[in-house]
Amino acid sequence: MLKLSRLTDYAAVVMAQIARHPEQPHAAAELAEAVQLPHPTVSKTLKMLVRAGLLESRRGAQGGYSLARPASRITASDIISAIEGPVAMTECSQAGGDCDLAATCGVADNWQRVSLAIRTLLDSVTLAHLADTNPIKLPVQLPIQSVSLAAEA
Amino acid sequence: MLKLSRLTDYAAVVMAQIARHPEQPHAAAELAEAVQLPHPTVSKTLKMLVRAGLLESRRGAQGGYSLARPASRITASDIISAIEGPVAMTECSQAGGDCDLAATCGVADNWQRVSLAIRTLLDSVTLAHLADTNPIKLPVQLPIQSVSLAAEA
DNA sequence: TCATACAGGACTAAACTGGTCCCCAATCGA
DNA sequence: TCGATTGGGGACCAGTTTAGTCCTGTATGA
Repeated sequence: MLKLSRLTDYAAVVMAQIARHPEQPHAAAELAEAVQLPHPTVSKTLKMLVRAGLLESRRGAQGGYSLARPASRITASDIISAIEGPVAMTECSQAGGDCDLAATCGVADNWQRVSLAIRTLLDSVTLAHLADTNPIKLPVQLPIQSVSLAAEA
Repeated sequence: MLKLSRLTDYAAVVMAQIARHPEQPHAAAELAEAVQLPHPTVSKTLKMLVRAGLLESRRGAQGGYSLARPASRITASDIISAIEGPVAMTECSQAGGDCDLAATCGVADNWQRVSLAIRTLLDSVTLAHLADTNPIKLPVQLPIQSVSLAAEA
């Protein structure tokens, strides 16, 4: 499936919700209500996003969460790695991967290139894109035109 | 992490191994030995690949597994979906996805586009590429140059 | 000073994954 | 025709991960 975890999915939805009303801070309870998910779970997700530096929090009355920087400068990659750790398809495509089968494997190198291409793609999708309720329409071309599988420069 | 399951990883390694010697059939035991993985696990993986139509098997003495079609016509997508099911980042980016939060979600549509872009990318990587022990070198450009996030034609 | 709201972490239940094992069916060669 | 070889199918188990809950503490602001 190559699937995102459910938490990551929630994170994206919640972030998008905040991005659509970036002025005031949003309480966890309010967000949970808005996206129709259980409060404690949303809360947990929000904490992770804060720790990753994507959100800022303010305690106390009138507190809540707000974006740490403009939605156009938060990428899909950022959100995914905030919840799941670095984007990597295989153990060995992570920095410091420790696959002891590297010798017999023979595909590691090429998987890493594929991984890199996907990461590049996810880097080019911003929260602003995701939050846009008018889905990106046909003639629009995001800057993903040239993801090559060539070795990293 | 956006990680592949370990089984999928094995599948790729095993497929690559077969692709490098496509003439004769390969017994499960032999492949397990070659890639240094437990026999029953490799066997399980091979069965899945047969069921997905990527490998053909012959029983009996001198039997074994061989590619169902040339390595250049088997894609990374094929291998991944053989083991994990269709490539999709979220529940709702699958055909027939049944996310009851679609109404409040607001990002589904855009995730689907991202999913599609990744699928396109994985479609363009073939087993022949993966199996090549000389990693794809710099000036080589696979046909991934224009993955756009635009709606599907 | 009190209600609000986040912080941190312990804990649990359920699901998934990886891996093993066993018995059956097909094929080939002696 | 028999037996060795090799894949097919499925049951089963254990370890890990994931999702979700709950509780206690702490900062903020009216």
